[in-house]
Amino acid sequence: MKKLSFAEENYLKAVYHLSGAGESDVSTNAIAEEMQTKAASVSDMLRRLSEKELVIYKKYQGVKISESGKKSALQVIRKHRLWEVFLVEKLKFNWDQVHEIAEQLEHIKSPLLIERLDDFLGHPKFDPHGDPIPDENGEFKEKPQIPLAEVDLNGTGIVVAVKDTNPLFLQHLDKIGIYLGAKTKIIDKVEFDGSMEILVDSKNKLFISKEIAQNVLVTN
Amino acid sequence: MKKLSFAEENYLKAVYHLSGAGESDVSTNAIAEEMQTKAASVSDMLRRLSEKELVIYKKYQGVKISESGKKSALQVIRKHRLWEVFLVEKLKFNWDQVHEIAEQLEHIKSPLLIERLDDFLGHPKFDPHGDPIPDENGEFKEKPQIPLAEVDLNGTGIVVAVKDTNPLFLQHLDKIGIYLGAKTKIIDKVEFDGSMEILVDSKNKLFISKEIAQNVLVTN
DNA sequence: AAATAAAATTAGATGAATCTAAAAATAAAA
DNA sequence: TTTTATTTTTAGATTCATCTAATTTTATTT
Ligand SMILES: [Mn+2]
Ligand SMILES: [Mn+2]
Ligand SMILES: [Mn+2]
Ligand SMILES: [Mn+2]
Repeated sequence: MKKLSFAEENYLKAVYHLSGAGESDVSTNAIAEEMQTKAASVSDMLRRLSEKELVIYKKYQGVKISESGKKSALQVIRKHRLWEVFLVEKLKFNWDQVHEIAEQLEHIKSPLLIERLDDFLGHPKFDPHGDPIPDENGEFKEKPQIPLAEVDLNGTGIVVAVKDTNPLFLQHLDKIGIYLGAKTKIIDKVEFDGSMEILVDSKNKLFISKEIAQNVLVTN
Repeated sequence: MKKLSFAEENYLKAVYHLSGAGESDVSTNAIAEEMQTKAASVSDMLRRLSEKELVIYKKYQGVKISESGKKSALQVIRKHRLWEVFLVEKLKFNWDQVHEIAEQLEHIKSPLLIERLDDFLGHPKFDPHGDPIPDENGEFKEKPQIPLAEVDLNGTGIVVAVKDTNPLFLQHLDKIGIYLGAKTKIIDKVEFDGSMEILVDSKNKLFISKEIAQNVLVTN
């Protein structure tokens, strides 16, 4: 595992995420979109990552992450999520404030640091957004989770994660009282626009839009 | 205060340190030595820093840090030292292990992060090596400190800082039992080679070399 | 299947930050 | 005060990461 630049780490993370944990192929444009950059820059970086065998790349055919690329990506993701836990649990940040800072902290190179940080935090298994934290070997267990939007009428669930980490979305959840661990019950579904009415913690009745319902993930 | 690159921040810190808190002029070679780089690279960077008015630079005449440069340098130093405290106090690192990691962490850009970190640590005034931590405005108080080498025979002092942060030096101090806060008394001085015999905490007798005596700082 | 649209790559530039080698300025020695 | 040595700067390359514009490949429509 050679030492990668910030840019290389960011690209690997993007490829990993867009491919759904490294399964499917990813398009150049999708990466450009995700990374707020231009397709030409992506092509160039993919060529370089390919030379280092961090991705499997055939021109015009999309890209897949390689085994060693996946390993690197997962370590960066591990660091990102551990730092997010630190920021929320120890420094009292709100969950909508931590992503940007973790984007910087995830590139700090020190295996010992991350080991100690993990100890200090008590080996958390999930980050403040409900995303699983890979261990030193890149392994992790996903909680079974489905979007509220797909829960049946009268079905219940506990909020375990959010799909989007956009600060505005997270702030909105705060405002209406949805948080990780909240108990939900679907009390009405509107076919027409995908919105629904839910009961949170058996006491707060809420109307939520389709967008919200698709981005809040629950488990039974 | 514009956002600076890692390299720019590192150069500013070097100029600040080498000039003794921004007083005297600094030579190109001194900077190159300190930063493990070539004089040509330094000249080039000084030109760029000068254009941004972070340093006052006249070709062939050495360089001084400007007021705005000093402000930036002190913020980086503040971050460096706060992170060092975090690593030692919270993550249980030894004082010889933290400098390298802090060299990376000091470049994380988030005023809120550093404010929260400072709160979390209880607003420490000194880092694990006894160096003062500047506040948000770049202000700090230095403890009066003199090298053990300059203490008179039979004189006493409390160890308040170390001049060098080389891991080997710090590990050696650990090994012989010198630490911040240790009470020292000079019980013999050898004119010939500058070495001395000291009594630590009224119970451990130690012989220390001139090099050690010059790099351990005490206060009365 | 040919024409058109979309996606991806290449060509060529640019800005940091670095380097080596050569030239210029300053300092030290004879 | 010349000469020599040292220090510093410039000139010219290189690597990384990015961009715009042009070209090529692949996909979609007539
Ligand atoms: Mn995040
Ligand atoms: Mn997260
Ligand atoms: Mn340090
Ligand atoms: Mn320190």
